[in-house]
Amino acid sequence: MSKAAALPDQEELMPNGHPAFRPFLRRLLQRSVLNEEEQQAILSLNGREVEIEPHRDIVRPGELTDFSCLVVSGMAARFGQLRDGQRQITAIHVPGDMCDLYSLMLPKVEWALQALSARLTIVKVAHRDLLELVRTYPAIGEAFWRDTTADGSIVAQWVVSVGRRDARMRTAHLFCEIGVRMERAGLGRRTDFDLPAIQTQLADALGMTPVHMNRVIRSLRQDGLLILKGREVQIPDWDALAATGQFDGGYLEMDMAPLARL
Amino acid sequence: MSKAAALPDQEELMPNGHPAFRPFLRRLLQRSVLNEEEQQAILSLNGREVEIEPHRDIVRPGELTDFSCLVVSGMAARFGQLRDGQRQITAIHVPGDMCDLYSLMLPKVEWALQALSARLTIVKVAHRDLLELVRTYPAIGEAFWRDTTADGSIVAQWVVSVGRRDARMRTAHLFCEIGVRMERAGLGRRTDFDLPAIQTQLADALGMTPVHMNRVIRSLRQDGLLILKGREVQIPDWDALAATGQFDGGYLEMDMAPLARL
DNA sequence: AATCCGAATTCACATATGTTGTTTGGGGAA
DNA sequence: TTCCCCAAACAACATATGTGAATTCGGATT
Repeated sequence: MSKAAALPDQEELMPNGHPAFRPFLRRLLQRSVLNEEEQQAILSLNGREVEIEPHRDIVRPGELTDFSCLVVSGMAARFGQLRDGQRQITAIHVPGDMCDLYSLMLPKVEWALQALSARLTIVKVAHRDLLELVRTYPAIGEAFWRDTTADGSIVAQWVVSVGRRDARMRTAHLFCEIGVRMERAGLGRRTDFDLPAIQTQLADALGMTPVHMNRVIRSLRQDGLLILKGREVQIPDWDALAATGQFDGGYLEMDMAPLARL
Repeated sequence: MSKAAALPDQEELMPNGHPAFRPFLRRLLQRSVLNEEEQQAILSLNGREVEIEPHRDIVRPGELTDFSCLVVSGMAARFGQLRDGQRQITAIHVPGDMCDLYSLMLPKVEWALQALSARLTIVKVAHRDLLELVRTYPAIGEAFWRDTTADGSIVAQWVVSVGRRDARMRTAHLFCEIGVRMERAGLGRRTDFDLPAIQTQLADALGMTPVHMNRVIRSLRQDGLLILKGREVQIPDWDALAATGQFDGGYLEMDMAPLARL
């Protein structure tokens, strides 16, 4: 299935698979069991590496997509939009995430996908290749399915946040979530990581106005719960922040242990 | 794979599959292509029919489940809860929905599932049977995956609603969503259906207080956008309600057409 | 018919968050 | 360096929604 030989009009093709699939595999293995052959099959996947400019849609709602996006560096966000232009981010993707993996099953995409950070590099992976992979190795199919399900779990948690937590709690919760996800992705510690997003974007994620976002962040900072230097986030007292956010990472840490019996 | 013969200690087992799987199959076929054999395999599934009392958890967060639930009649809701008892419903399931299908991939469940209506009957289907089905017929696996993905799309839409729509718009949007889903499930017209939920529960779904829910419903009613008699919902002017809710059913109507090429 | 009980309705008031606009700050470009 | 621009910080005011009651309604039960 791997398009091993270099194809004419696709630069960036690596003969032995694009290296960005290594963190992706790492992520899959946190939740699923894959044998050597299956792992190799994933590592030999390929795709077109693309640099995305800020505010440029990677996919636009209503389109029919034929690829998914593996985040290499930077962050991407999925969001919905009202007619008056208000945005609501429904998912944030960190490096190693295959965003839009769900589009493999529903190629008619309903959500825009954009760069969250100033600089974002992704690898576009053809649905054709992914489907072939899934159909050749059913275990990979289940791993993918499990992964999209875990993403769904995060979204459900966002509904709870936006619906029932006040702004302060919501904010604390988001920082905790991203911290844990960054740590699990091997991109820093949960108490110390980079978050390439401006306050307006955080506000879009949390369903509030930029002004209020600023108020809340300032207040968290004054209470010593958060330290922000540029894009660097530091959490001096994890437990305290987790408490203010009523954060319970259970929904993020679903590991493969309980799945062994399958 | 079908446990065709009656097993000793399981009442309610139907020799040719439980009839409740017919609407479930109908639903799957709206989005996926399944051949005769695969359809038959689903129809010959079995499970334990159970009557759920109101306010009794079907599954509790933190548990390890070994079954999914097919809604036969009534409605079920998934929700998260804060420490102070505040609830946020993240999904509403109508008859024909296999709720908790996602637990097939993530059996460590993070969300409570309860009856929304006073009377709820479900069929508990063993994960063992579902997994066997999925592994025997990969197309069924993809259909299931696609279905959980579509559910995820609904949840994402809820994030947008709760995050960026005001109470009135949110409410209009929810009534439209449920209308379309009921219609697609063959349970009435989108402008005329039964909604067995009290205002407090709707408030839990929309992230507001029961008092405010009541205000909004009253206002929609006064504007002639909504008629409620007991549990019966009537929408006299669909377009007007859809306009107030900025409702676009695209995310619900994902049909199999674009999937033919797969 | 009388009773009852949960749900719906309504009111008065409190407050979190939105809105509008100005000011400050810091990093990149010339 | 100086300028420029976007983001952050801050303030004053507006309003949607929350809070905590009391009252009415309607369907079940007796």
